[in-house]
Amino acid sequence: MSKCEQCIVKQFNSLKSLTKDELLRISNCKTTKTIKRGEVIFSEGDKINGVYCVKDGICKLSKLSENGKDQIVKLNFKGDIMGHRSVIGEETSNLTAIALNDMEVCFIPKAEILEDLEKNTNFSFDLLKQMAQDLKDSDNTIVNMAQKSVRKRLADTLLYMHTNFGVDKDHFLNVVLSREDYANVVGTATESAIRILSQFKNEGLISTSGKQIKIKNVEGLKRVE
Amino acid sequence: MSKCEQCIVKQFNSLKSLTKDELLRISNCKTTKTIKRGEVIFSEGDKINGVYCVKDGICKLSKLSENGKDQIVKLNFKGDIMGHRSVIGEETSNLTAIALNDMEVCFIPKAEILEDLEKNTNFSFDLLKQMAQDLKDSDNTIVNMAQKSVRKRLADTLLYMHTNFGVDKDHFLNVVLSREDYANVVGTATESAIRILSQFKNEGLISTSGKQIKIKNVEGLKRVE
DNA sequence: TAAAATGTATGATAATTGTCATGTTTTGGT
DNA sequence: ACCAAAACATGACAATTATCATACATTTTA
Repeated sequence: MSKCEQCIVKQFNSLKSLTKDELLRISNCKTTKTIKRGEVIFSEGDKINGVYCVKDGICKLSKLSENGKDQIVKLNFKGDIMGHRSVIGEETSNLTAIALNDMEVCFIPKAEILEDLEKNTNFSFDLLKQMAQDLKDSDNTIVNMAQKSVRKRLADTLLYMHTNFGVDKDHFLNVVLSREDYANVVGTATESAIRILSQFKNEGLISTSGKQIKIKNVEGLKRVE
Repeated sequence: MSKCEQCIVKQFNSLKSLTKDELLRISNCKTTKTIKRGEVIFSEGDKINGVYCVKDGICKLSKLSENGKDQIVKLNFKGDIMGHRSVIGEETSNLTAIALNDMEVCFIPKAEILEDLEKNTNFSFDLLKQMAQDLKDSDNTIVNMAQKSVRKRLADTLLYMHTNFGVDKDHFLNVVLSREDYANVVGTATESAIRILSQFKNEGLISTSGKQIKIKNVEGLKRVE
């Protein structure tokens, strides 16, 4: 079993503020899970008994809307913590987490996290910082959803994938989303997402090969309104 | 100057977890401000040197979108805390706060809040809880923005105003928003908001008198799709 | 109190987005 | 390798929403 003390992933999140002893304790009670593409990590309404730390891979966090569609609220990847909100608020999960590619995540039981939150001020303050940032991101997402066109939001999403997850040797986006996932990120009908991707293709902004997408003109995508 | 120890407003927020001594200290350094309708409490980009606790009145928190429109992200009222995110994250404000009616707010300097966050675990944990709840609310807002029609969002907003702020003796909504504000909450053009309100009027769901709005059929509004 | 500015209202029209239908391509499991 | 299921693609059309123009009402200010 790998050791938290040496895990580079923790650099990216609040766990970096834990002391060596605390990390050692957590290391001994955590479980590392391998999760296959498409697998559900937890579902909306689940009681979550701990916190997940994403070590590798990417997952989508979604919420079922009244109209029966899933809205993808966030993509989580290396270093992201999940489930802390449920642990802190003693509530069931508000979101569903599903792996977009093969993942490795560590699960830390609730009691351990709560103990550290109580005893280590740096840790809880770091988490406060993280959540303040998350709230800022959420506000910005709300503004984008409310004020920008579907076309613009889709262009932004492609650029987001590009800058955050990069491209493979053939310049295709590393992370492959289905057209339906793109629609669910943007908040539109699947057909609309497909149609707009076709437009982007015709306009030379992107090219595709199956589900794979290659961004050919970053500046052009940025200019989309 | 009123005393925090006896302030009922703190019941509604994280400040309830402060000890008597801590409240006394804060009481001695806080400033109480009276704010007139329309007045700006702080603006996007401002450096915020403390936390605001809303004692009375209501304000809108908005963010300027690239298209030049303000998106109202949240309405804050009695018991709500503002500015904590900027204090925690040491960043300038992401939002603008403007009073919708006459308000009374208390301003607590940054240093005091940070000191309490460091020394009082209950306080920081309560704030974590509050922010977890805020994140949940934000997620739900994102889903609503992405998946619901403007008509539905406007109906929801009216119901929100009704349940949260109540009505006056003539059954008009206590809080009076301009049509533009309604549009900016919902994320639509002012004309669209006006048009839909006219529809609601024709359908007997609401009635109006000037800017004032009276909800005549709660169930009907709930049924709006 | 008159004039100006702002807010509300509505029509006409265009642009965007959603829905339904249908066909093709890709994928996954035996 | 084959078949069924899922995902992708596109046309036709409907519904929703935005934009522009204009008029009326109300509030503010000189």
